[in-house]
Amino acid sequence: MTPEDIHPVSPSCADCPIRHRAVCARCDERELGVLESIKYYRSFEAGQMVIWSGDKMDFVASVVSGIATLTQTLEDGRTQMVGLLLPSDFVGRPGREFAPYNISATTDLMMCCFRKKPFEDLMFRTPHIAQRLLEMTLDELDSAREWMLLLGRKTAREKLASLLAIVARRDASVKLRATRGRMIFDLPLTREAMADYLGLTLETVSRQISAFKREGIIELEGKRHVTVPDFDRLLNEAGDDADGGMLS
Amino acid sequence: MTPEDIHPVSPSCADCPIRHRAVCARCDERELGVLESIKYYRSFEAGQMVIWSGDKMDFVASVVSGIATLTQTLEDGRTQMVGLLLPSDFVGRPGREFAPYNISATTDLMMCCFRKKPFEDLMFRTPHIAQRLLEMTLDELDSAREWMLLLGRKTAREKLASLLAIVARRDASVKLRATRGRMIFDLPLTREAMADYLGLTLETVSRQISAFKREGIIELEGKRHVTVPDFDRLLNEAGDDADGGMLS
DNA sequence: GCAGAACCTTGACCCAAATCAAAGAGAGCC
DNA sequence: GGCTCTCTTTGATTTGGGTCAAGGTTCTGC
Repeated sequence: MTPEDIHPVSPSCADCPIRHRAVCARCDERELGVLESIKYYRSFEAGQMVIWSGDKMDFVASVVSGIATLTQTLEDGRTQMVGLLLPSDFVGRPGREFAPYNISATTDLMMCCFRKKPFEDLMFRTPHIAQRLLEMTLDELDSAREWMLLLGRKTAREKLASLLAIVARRDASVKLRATRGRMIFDLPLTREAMADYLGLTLETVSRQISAFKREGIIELEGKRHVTVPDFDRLLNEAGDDADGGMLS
Repeated sequence: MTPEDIHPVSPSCADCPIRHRAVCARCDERELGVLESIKYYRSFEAGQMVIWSGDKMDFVASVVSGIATLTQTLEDGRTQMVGLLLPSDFVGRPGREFAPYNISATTDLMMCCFRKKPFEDLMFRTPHIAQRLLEMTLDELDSAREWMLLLGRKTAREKLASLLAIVARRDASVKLRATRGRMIFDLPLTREAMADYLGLTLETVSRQISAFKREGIIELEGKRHVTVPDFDRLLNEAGDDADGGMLS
């Protein structure tokens, strides 16, 4: 995935961390100049830690390529994923000095970072950027709360179906989406990472995937390449009424 | 609880929905005047719905007294609480037209509301208000994610201990807090509401409370009045390392 | 092409919490 | 005082998903 795919609207703002046309389009030359001057790239290998919970975090960033996860752990090692960052997602918290969760790369990862202090200064001077950040944070809050419903009340089967639906919606290549409900994509997570996201064990994840395969709800090629022949049927298994957006 | 308890710093700003001294103190006369001109009070009886998920929500508000909850439901009726609003908590989403969850009063409830459109206008013109809103939203996001850890990975016992700890921290009357780890408070929720918050059934909640009582971790007078003789001992049961802030 | 390491699947068994059921405890009301 | 309604407790039973264990698949590096 290239920067153009991520920021389709405004090539002059290809690395703008505020991933939204309304804002990119509204950034003036001076603002873009500031962003340009404070940005730098960092890449990570699969499995590498981007930052530990509690560490000082002096940047905000957009994911350019690869997958990152946010996780929290209990001291005995039980871990719960609390966020999944796909390309074009934003991470970082203006006004916060320390990272509140572990951020790690689950695949090779490229991030476009911006130094936090000057970014905050720009934000504080630039109302539409602050507004956009508020909106993004509200989106994340909605997702987190929808995930609370999943964690607290859904069965293992429903959890799996929900996760597959989210990944499909985010990842399925556009051309294949057109074909009447058929979706093809690669799972970006190991069984263990899925389990940590869903509040299950990896064995249960594996069993549910096998069940979906057995029932023809999904087709698997290798361990990661998934075909969903009928997306509506998958959605039916997810348990929530109607659409239920859930991104990020 | 009086407005003075809620907004201890700035009596002239007693109804400011941005519950933070730094912001109240920074509101100038004109801003306070705007807030004053767009505010109104609404009261609800215990059990009453404040707003249904999906309905148009044309106000933002502070809880003045009583308890409100945010809940989400699956279409078969399983429900999950995703937020608990105690006095001084803020609810509402600048920039969003529709309520994303059910908001209901679990006790008699008084809210101080502000019409949304003029509130947004004020926010867009007033950088420190937008910043404060962003900060509050980030706090809520952190709480939501901490709750995800609870829902996904904690045992029933740990869940109950965590909930008691949160309510104790928020509600325990200040004088009693001084007494070496001893805390006294009233549970603001029915067993069923606790269950919805914790992703459990009400029977399990009841059993865990009985267990804590039997072991002397809490003392109960009636069904709601709780004494925690040793707060650290309760915290030990909650499973999370060290402090783990978790508010609203 | 082989060895080792990750990662994944499947089976057998178990247990924490759900479900089903019944009875107790208050609170409000006549 | 007794009646009803809601909330809560407790017991008996069931079950979904966890745990433990044993192999199976890929992938990587040599």
